[in-house]
Amino acid sequence: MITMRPLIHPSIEDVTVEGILHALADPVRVAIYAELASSACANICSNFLKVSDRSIPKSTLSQHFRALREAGLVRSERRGVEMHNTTRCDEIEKRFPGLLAAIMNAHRIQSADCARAVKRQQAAARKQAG
Amino acid sequence: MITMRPLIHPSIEDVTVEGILHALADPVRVAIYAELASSACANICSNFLKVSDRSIPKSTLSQHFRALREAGLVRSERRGVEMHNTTRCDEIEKRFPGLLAAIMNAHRIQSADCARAVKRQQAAARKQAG
DNA sequence: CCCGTAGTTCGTAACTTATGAACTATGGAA
DNA sequence: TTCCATAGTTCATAAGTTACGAACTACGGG
Repeated sequence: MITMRPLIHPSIEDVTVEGILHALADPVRVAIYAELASSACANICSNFLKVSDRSIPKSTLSQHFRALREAGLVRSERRGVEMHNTTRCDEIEKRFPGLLAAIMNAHRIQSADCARAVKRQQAAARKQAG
Repeated sequence: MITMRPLIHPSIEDVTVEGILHALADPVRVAIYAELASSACANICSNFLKVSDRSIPKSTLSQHFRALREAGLVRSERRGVEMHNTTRCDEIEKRFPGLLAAIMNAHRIQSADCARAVKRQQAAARKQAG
């Protein structure tokens, strides 16, 4: 019987910029991180089996959470059968002031741009059709 | 005879946060980017055959420049036999305000921390030896 | 004690990255 | 011109990373 290895949470001094950037360079992971950061409450993994209309296999999801955890971005805690995840944004803000805010802000800008582009496309399609 | 493909520079609207984070998640690439950003003048690739005391094979270096270019972070221009590289930080600053500044700042903080750690280690080693 | 739910691990297939060898491109000297 | 040197690129492949299904662990509740 193979026992499960304990969850790894780097101490804040061991958190690296490269690690953070790499973790947040993945669209699924930023989406998860953004959701965790925006909802004040802790959030369980299985809430993310669907992310931006795409369904994620749970083994993949588990790896994504591991990546976020080991980059130092989230803290995961077992509570019964579930895992409660919270961001470590306060700690990271102390170590790298403004970093996460700038990244999340850039993401909001990009999503807004993208939404606009989709609307434009839809309008063009309607015009062509009608 | 296989002709060389032209250099690809995405237009600023096509630059993505993921792309930027991915490009800057690599230690060699941030080091290059930081150097390009700090020196006001354009800089040729072969200046970076050594990066933070590590020597980089030139094929690898070429790929790193391609990654920076295609992420929209730098603009490369052939001048005779050399390639002149400049950052596109003004454009990116307009699209994603504060993003690059925060990332580069975080990097400076991390490097400073690292330098301190090395000094501490050296001091400890001297103490043990003497 | 067994079952169901929530996550993890493992094996493997698919993708990415690093690098040496061979190439292109350009400028200058003979 | 032709040849050479220098600066980068491309290509093949080896090494590393990521995705995901199947089988597992862990916990809580009948």
